[in-house]
Amino acid sequence: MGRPREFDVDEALQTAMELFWRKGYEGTSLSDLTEGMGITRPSLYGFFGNKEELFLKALDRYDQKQMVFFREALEEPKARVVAERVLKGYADLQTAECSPNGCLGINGALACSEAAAEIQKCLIEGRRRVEHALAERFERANEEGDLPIGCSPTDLARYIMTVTQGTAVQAASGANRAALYKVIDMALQCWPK
Amino acid sequence: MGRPREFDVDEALQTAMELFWRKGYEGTSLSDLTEGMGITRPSLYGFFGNKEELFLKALDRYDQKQMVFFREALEEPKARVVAERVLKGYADLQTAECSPNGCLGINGALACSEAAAEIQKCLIEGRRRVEHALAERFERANEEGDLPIGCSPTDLARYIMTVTQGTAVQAASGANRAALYKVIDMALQCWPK
DNA sequence: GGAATTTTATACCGAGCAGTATAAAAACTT
DNA sequence: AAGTTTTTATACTGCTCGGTATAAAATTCC
Repeated sequence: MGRPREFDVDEALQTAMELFWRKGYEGTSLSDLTEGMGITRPSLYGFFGNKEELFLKALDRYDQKQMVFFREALEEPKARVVAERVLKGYADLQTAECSPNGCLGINGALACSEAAAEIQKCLIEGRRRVEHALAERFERANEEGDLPIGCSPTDLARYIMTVTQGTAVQAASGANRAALYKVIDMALQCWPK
Repeated sequence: MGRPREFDVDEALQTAMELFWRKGYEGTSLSDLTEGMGITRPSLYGFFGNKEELFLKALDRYDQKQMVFFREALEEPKARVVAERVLKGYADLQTAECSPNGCLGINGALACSEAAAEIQKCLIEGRRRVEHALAERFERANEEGDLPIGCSPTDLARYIMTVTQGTAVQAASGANRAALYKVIDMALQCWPK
């Protein structure tokens, strides 16, 4: 009962996610959000808490909707294919035409004021978690004899993540997908086929 | 003549640079700046123009003082050593204990509001210039037969820059120098010694 | 058709933002 | 010592920030 909602919560959250993705947490104002989402300020606070909670919800959506490729990549039987699919999946995400350039997890808050320190911490933790998941996958590969000899799984995971974070900066600077693919091909050359 | 200045311009600019480096352009307020620099608001405007001009002056200082390693690296006779010195020089810069983590050229404004669009553009242009300089160095190397066969100088330059930008994100997230060095060693494995 | 409930719309809050006007303080010039 | 010049200090501007109080609008229940 009560007055029916005049907007789609999922759609509004999608818009919020895209705004934060493009302008970062601090670069996106409440006016940007309410205007973009097509809702009023009290509605935003009623449904999403406050700006910080809205960002975390947007980040959660990003993880669930945009990071599917990552979880799929981890299931590849060969570690090299895992690495390639992770790198190319990130590059696709960072250069998709229908969404902002780069990564929300980096664009969101790389350097910021003290006011956004908590958000910054969450994003750093998120990147750490992804790197850890990749490292664990490479641990398994190592036990399976699926890694080049003398190759540390954790170092390899950090290397792969570093390259994706590099392509995120490149994408945020306007690099296109083809350029990133060339980078990825070079990055994978160290890995004997 | 006139009342003598009570602060050192160079020192104040250094502080401003470090603040922008740590908190980004938009994350650094004028109050942060005046407090950190130890000068009043009118002095800041009198000597440095406005916030935007101050940032550009800080960026210029960064280029002149912190990027020396890059210009020196370009003068190495062997391209592989150029690449290694560029990568390690950036890693050193990004993890120096006496200065903020990461790169001013990335932390400054990766994603931001429209108000900082001009600064963002300058930083993107700055990164493009660095990449171009490296590409030109590799062009020369290519003519000298100093590159692996079938290796595009521009692609190689983009690859190196992508890795340094990745380490910049890693450093901003708290990664230490040793970890970045391992990444760099892996990144250079694609390059036959 | 009220009454209760939920979501709107409008207007507002204090605080902090970048930037500035005004004048006092401290030097040099003559 | 008086006038000139430069740099300070204080206080202020208009504006935007994130967040909220209040009440009108639109539905369902009884």
